[in-house]
Amino acid sequence: MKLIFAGTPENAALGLELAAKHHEVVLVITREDAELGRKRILTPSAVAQKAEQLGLPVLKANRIKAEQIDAIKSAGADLALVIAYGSLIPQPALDELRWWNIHFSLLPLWRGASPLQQSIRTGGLGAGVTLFELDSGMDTGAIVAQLPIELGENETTGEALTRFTKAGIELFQTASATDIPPEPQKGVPSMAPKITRADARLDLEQSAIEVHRAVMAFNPEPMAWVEHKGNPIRIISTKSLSEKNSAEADRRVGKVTRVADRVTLECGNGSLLELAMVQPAGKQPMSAADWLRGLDGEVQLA
RNA sequence: CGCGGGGUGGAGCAGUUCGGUAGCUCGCCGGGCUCAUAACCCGGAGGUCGUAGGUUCAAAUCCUGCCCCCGCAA
Repeated sequence: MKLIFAGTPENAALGLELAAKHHEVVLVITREDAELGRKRILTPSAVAQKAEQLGLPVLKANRIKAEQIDAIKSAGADLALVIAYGSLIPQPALDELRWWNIHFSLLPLWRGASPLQQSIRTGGLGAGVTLFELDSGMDTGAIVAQLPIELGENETTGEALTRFTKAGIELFQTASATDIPPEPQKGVPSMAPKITRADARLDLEQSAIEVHRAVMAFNPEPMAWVEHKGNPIRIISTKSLSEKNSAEADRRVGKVTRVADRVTLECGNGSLLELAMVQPAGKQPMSAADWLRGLDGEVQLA
């Protein structure tokens, strides 16, 4: 069918690529180029780049207004598919044709910008993809299809997002070939607000498993971090351990210890978390063992 | 010119303030000890100190230009 595709980040670009294999994409909508990095280089979104690579027409807009609606109208699409576009589609645009959205949780759980991150943080609650019909609300539309997905024990948001996107497109393929009427969302909704850098600061008082989930959830964006001697240090990956610091008198949250070739971080209640990869401010990512090697004395994170 | 950190054997770092023989913790190679080991002992290889120039008797260190990496912010 003739498809309008709207999306912005990396995984949406993957979605576009997959969708374009089966459908004629008549228009790609994505956010405007944004300044990126220290040098503030104006960079097209991942979706814009993919669209260009595929030779598809691109409409860059941060909001859908009258002008964009004209373009949408003249594209003559049968359906619009949205994956992480970055802003709500207003009612006048919704009136023009059917809009489907791929959302990375089992709605109505985790409505909002960070559904997958929330699923990971909660140990898998609401993990899955939902294909639903957009309405004017925030992820409130009627459900076309839904698929629960298991999360890997050490799976990061970035990794899962790729998997979930593929699953979402498959769901879309199946659903678009059949004609099942959408059903209103049922159950108690919950919100998944956008994650800030402040949110990504780890609370080491939490148990190791909770900290571990946060590390995975915040990877790759905005990346979990703590402080070491007043400077931020990113915690890129960890492994959850079942062991505890048995010496209760010796317990101190945030203490980093090297045991053989394992680097452990003490979290709440003496629970231990193995540090795998870290990245001190100003440095390249490195293994926790390497990081520790260059330091002397006791290492304390906060 | 948004703020800041950094580039030193394969890895992570110290040394730069106050120029004077290249250091630490590991890794690697060889040998030893051990039932064994992530332990210990002995020996060894490996570095144009990002790069170009300048100052100096002498530069990782001081001065200037350039390249590269990264954190914050956006």
